[in-house]
Amino acid sequence: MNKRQIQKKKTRELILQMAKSEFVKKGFLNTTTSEIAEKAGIAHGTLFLHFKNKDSLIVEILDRELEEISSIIQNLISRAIDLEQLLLQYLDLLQEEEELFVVLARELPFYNEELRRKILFRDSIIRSHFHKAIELGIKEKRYRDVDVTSAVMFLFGTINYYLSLKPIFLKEGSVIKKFKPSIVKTFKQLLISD
Amino acid sequence: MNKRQIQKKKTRELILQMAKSEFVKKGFLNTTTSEIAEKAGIAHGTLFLHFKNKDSLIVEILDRELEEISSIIQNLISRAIDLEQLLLQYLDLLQEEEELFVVLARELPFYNEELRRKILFRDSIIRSHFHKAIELGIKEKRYRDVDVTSAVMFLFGTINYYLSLKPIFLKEGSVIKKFKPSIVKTFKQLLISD
DNA sequence: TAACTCGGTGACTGAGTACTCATCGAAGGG
DNA sequence: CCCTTCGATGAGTACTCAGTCACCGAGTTA
Repeated sequence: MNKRQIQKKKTRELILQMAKSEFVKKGFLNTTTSEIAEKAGIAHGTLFLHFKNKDSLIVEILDRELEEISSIIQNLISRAIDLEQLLLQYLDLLQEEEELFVVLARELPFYNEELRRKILFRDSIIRSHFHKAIELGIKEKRYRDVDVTSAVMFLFGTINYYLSLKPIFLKEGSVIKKFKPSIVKTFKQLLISD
Repeated sequence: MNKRQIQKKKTRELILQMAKSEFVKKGFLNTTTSEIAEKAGIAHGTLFLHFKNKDSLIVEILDRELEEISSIIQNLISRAIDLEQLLLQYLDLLQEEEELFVVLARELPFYNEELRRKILFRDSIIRSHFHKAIELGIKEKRYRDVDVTSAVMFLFGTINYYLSLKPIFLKEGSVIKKFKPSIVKTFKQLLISD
């Protein structure tokens, strides 16, 4: 790579980096392309040399993030731990990138078809692992005979709810951290008879 | 009232009516004041003679709606039916005004402090009734010894999730209607041991 | 009937925002 | 060393909105 190519790549990475940090802070919908350019210390127009439009910038950032998180989850699952451990570690993961997931939980319904589909596709993979783990538990008589799909919806719906309304549940800190014990406990109660 | 006053009131009601129908169709955030004016067959500026700004129009509409729904719920509760009946009837109510609740579920995190507080205040009243009903059930040994607050969050979180992502769960029709049986069944399973 | 009141009008303003393009100047190539 | 290439620039464009204001004319009052 010559100087030009190196500089071009550097600028592109800088945009992605600054865009992510702004998106996470203020949401995708409320971040302007000018702000990103300013934070990255480049001209507004430069952003559009590197990305066709604001949407494709969002798509690239989310693709990267979700790809990474997906692979971590795949790892967790392949280590064949039990459902409770899986849930705990999944919640740890959400907690680590909580700001991002808060934005996703809130804004997902407003994204365009393509972006929503991508996000929900990743989501559905994760969901399916929980689904299988619960099914297995039922087969082995460790869990009660619940409607698995519905149980998974309860779990993901509740987590999503806490994330999207985070500021209502606490002034500062992590919602996931705060409610992790009660989420895990209640979900276990749903699956296990006393 | 003379002709002027009558006409003024008529115009105001027309605005409220058209605004509600547009809001329910497209969401509060995505409805413009010009669209409302157009639908109501009045000039754009006229809207601002009747309402200080767009926000106060939203507040008035939601206040009316939530007031009505709250009172219906209060009625249900005062008739001291059991929790399952309460839940079923609550879901019926959501189903009747589903379009409105879909918009609320999606947009709530984006409303200003005042509006969010108002909506959540009404919500918390409803929630508290479920809370009490569950607590009573636990006391009377009809329900398992669950974390009541957490159980209520599971219920409301899940319902909210179905509402906010409605188009993902079905092409047309009512999400609440479709998932009512599984929501009720799974929530009962959480509370009752087999 | 003349003067006044006031609800309604709609062109206009100003703020915001995604995206463009003529131009620049440093890097690369012959 | 000069000409070309191309990443970067930032003023400018086009558009969307909420909200304003000078003016109008039907209704009310004296």
